[in-house]
Amino acid sequence: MNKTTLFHKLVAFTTSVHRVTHELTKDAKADHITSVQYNILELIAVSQPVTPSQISDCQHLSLPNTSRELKKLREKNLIEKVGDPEDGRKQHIRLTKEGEQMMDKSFQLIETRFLNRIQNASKEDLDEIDQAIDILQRKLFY
Amino acid sequence: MNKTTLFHKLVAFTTSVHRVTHELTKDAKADHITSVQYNILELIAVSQPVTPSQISDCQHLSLPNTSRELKKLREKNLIEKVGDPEDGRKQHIRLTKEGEQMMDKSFQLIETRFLNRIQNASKEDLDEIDQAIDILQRKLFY
DNA sequence: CCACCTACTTATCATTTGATAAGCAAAATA
DNA sequence: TATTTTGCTTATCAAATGATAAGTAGGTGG
Repeated sequence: MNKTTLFHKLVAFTTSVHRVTHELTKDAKADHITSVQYNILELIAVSQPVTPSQISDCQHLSLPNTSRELKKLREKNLIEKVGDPEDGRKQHIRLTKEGEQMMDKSFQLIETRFLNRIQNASKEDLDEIDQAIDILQRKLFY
Repeated sequence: MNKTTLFHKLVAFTTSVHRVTHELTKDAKADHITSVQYNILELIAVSQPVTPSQISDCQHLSLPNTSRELKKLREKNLIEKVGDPEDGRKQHIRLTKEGEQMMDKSFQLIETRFLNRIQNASKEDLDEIDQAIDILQRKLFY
């Protein structure tokens, strides 16, 4: 296996992943939030509670801009902010009930589309997919 | 293999793919072009020649906005436009010499980072990665 | 030939996003 | 205790992006 050949394969592969991700997630976000806001909500949903700094790091967004978007999300009642009792500078962000519901709805739509995509896969196919993901996760996308 | 479990795994996986893609490609684009423009150039580089309509479809960009960005890229001498001899409405877009050079430079940087990432992988690892990509490409990200 | 459709362009406007400066309070450090 | 650093916020400006209307020229089918 030539490494440069593998690289070209990787390029094609990541392109496919991006394309399929887009197909699965398109229109999954409510109209009243922007893409950046949706990405932030996704991050919070998966790993709440998070601090603005963590969001800033993960989303490659400056802290001022992160702060601005979080403020907008708070005004929409999708997230809430709790001060850290140990460190008065830190803030912990989590979804509100309303935010949870909104994200649940999005995730469900995405999952439905995913299930639809693999509906014809056999049990063996699913096992293969599962193992392939493990390998790539461990050896390439760590 | 439970399908919902697999779905959660896929979510984590695509997140990793996006993160690593970002690591490999960050700052790969020249400063004087925007991300949207870079993505367009990448598409052209990989599948030239392409028509504005094709670019519009693949990049999920309206035709007017595609046209605007292509105009900017033409003004920067990175792409050129050739009319279709059979259908006077169509345009074929390809990279100029300068555009090719720019994209080559980007791709080389990305490849270097990729090689660096897999430098410790054994021959067996590479074969496994190769096969795993094939499986996912065929059964999930088609 | 005429109406309609396709491929693309130009123009314009609102919104989103990115970048930067300045400020504040809490915590760490000297 | 004075100074610096950290975590976050507010404000402001420029640039990028998205959406839409309107126009041109070439093609297609009646």
